[in-house]
Amino acid sequence: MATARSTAVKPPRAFFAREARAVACELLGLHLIHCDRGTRREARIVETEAYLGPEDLAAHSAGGRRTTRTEVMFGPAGHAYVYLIYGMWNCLNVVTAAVGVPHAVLVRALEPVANVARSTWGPGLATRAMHIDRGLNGIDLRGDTLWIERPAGGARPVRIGRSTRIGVEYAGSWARRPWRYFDRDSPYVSSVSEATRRRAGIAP
DNA sequence: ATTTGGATCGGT
DNA sequence: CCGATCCAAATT
Repeated sequence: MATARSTAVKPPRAFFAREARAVACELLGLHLIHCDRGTRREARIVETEAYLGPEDLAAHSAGGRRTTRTEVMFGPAGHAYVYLIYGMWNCLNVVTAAVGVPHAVLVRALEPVANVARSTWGPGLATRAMHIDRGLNGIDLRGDTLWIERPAGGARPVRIGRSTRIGVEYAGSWARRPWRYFDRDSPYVSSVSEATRRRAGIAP
């Protein structure tokens, strides 16, 4: 009998039920798949950011703010938190940590694998390319509509780069935490303007 | 009931 | 830097 090639596997719930920075690092290189009315869209995660409410003032759950929008962040890990930003962009997060601990990981950039029309340059375009919107808020990422898996054959090793998070200057000292993680070798990592880069203190 | 401003993006 | 575009949250 031929040796079985390793097949794709969905990480167990315990993978997600950890502190957000650990999950943010280890999501790099895993694949995101969306079965959208018969079309299977697949992309590799190459950039993430960790949000650690309630302490983290950059998180929507800062101060334990529990609202209609943030409710899913307080729920079980491995579910999707999708919200609309600036009236036109959807952002996808992976809920992490224990129930009641509102951590999440923002998926900031993806590398197309299958049925993804174009390169993606940031969290808003990533969801657009994957046809992900608020209708998927709260969905289980271990289900069969939108999920995360370790690709067949295993994810190749990732050289992880890190920087401060983008667009959270309002968060004071929390904005300086280096909780943005990316694949140093991927050309799909979101480009950041010089001005933003300087504001966020990101090395060129 | 009304106001505010945002975990973005692309064009100037 | 600026405008697009709209909703949830905060404020009155």
